[in-house]
Amino acid sequence: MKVTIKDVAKEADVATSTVSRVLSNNPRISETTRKRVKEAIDKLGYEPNAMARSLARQRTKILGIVLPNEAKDLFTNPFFITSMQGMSLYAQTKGYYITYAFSEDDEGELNHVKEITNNNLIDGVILMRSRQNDEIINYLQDKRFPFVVIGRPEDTESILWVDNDNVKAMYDLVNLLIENGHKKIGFVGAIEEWNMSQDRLKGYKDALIDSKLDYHDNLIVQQNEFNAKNGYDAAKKLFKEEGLTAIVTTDDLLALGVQEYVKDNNMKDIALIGFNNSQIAQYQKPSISSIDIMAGRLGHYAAKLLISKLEGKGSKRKNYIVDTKLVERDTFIQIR
Amino acid sequence: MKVTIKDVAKEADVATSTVSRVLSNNPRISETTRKRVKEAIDKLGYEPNAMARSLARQRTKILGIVLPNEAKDLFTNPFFITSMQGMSLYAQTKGYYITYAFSEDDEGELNHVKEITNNNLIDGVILMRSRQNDEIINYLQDKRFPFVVIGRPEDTESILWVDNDNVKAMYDLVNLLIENGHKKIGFVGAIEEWNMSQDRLKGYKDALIDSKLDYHDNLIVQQNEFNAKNGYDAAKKLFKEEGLTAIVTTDDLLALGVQEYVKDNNMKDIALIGFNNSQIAQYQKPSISSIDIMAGRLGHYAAKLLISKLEGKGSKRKNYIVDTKLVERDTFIQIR
DNA sequence: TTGTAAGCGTTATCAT
DNA sequence: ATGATAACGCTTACAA
Repeated sequence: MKVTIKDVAKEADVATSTVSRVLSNNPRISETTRKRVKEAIDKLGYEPNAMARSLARQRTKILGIVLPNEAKDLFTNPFFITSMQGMSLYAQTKGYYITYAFSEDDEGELNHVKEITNNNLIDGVILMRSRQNDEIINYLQDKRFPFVVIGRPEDTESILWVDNDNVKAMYDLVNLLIENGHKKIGFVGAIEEWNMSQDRLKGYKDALIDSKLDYHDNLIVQQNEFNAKNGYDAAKKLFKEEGLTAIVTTDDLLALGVQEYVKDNNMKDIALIGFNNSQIAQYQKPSISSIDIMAGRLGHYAAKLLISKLEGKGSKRKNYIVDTKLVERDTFIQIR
Repeated sequence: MKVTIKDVAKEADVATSTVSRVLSNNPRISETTRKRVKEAIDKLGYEPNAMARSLARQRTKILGIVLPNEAKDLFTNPFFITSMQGMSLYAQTKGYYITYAFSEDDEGELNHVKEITNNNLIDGVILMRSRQNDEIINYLQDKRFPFVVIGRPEDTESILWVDNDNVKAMYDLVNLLIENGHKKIGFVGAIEEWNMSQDRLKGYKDALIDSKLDYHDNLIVQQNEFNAKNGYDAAKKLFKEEGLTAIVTTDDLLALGVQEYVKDNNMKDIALIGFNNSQIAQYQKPSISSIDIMAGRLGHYAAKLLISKLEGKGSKRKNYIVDTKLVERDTFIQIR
């Protein structure tokens, strides 16, 4: 049979409440009994029952993460598993567990969230996506259930979130290219409606303007999806522009397509930078430079934000901005 | 305040035990009261408290999965997240939740397993790896704690496991190449000690022998790690052999390296097949054919096996073999 | 068929 | 500083 707090109490010849107190480091306990109890615990190999504890405390120390069901790249984009690791590592330091669940569709997803938030299984949820007018966000807000979202939500005030500074990421990148001698830089993005897309375009634009370089529509192509073909087609359009020496993209797949076009047309000295630092970029020849969005840190801070709220202590911080990192590879070309 | 079973009982004017019975579909309950209780449940929006239920039942319906901490390719190999999805989808159909945790090192990993198996948080564990003389496996066996492993363990008798038939996967592949006209086929593997490596080599060998084709050491290169450079070096050795028209590898990264060599030397009509169906293989030019190990199904059956054991019903099945699938791409060349 | 009440293993309140 | 004991919200004998 499992050893319970009663067994420990008996062994140490104290009441269960006393054992519970040493377990929670209650200060009002004498050194002698504390020691005696600890010995009993060690001797019996006692481990508190998580369920009983949760029931009594009315908190489970379990976080629920909901993975987006619609993400086509769930399996190929290391973002998800990497940020899951970031969450896990942080959560462990605070004694939290994490459950995850995939859903078949939006409805299943919402139902799952309803379930775990109503059956007291979890203390808070981590959303790995934010979209416009998100049903789940609305639901959680109505219910006043603690949650955090990775990605900037519409309502940035009352919600906990973590995200990259996409404006800055692209601004810095384009500036760096300019410093390296590039004067005409193309931009390839996809799905204009997304916050992320708009921010990255803004960063690009701001950098050009601040350097008093040409900024006009012929330098920009927006596609409807992140894939290689769209990258290829975009490159075809962009290179009609005379003197283009660099192209920035908002995803490695787009960059991949651009590279194919560059190769097909035997172009030289074209700088090319992708986003997300995926394995495909790394293993191309030449290898494609990319912006790492630091998924692990995003996960880390998401967990941190949520747990801080749950424990109701410390700063009332509502969000974290995680810095991106340029990974320079073969396609980071200096012109001069 | 949360609505509890008592509220429902009061609303339906019955005892809590009655509510509990309709919840668990106990047959000894009249249709009329069942209906009344269900109405009360709907009206109040009642959802049973998972913790209280677990405590009473002494089972949590939570599975714990332990990710290998040493896997370098954890983030780039879609295997992990894909099989996690397979588990999740199956587990949900049976009303189970899944927790996961990453560890910093072996010690942290073992400690985590000890923790969750001792604090009654989970009913069973899923191991995403098996290695020789595995501490965690030993621990779980000693403790008689239910678990399943993905990958064939040393002791295949007393342990639940799921795996591919690696002998068959490679045997079928090599046979197919032979049918397509290849007579001299090279093999590139890594980490010979692994069961997987040995099985795939055996499949290769058997196929050659069964077709009465040449099988000798010059056709085989074993490396110490799965990476592109090792693939490249292996190809350099293999192509000293006259008339080689195909190379099979045990990983896409090895295949990638082989392809680089093939390109560097302007070779034509070389069939090349990788393993794991990763994104890098798909996005090469030419795209590399690969064996998909069907990670989702591995996860699915792992969860199924474990849950069957936990519910103590149905077949006493101890393992599942999951079929692999060849994904033909550009590098699947027919000679005649 | 339904109700009563004793657990399940903790924590927390109230005494002492 | 420590001990009794009542929650926490459910399940499950045992009664009726």
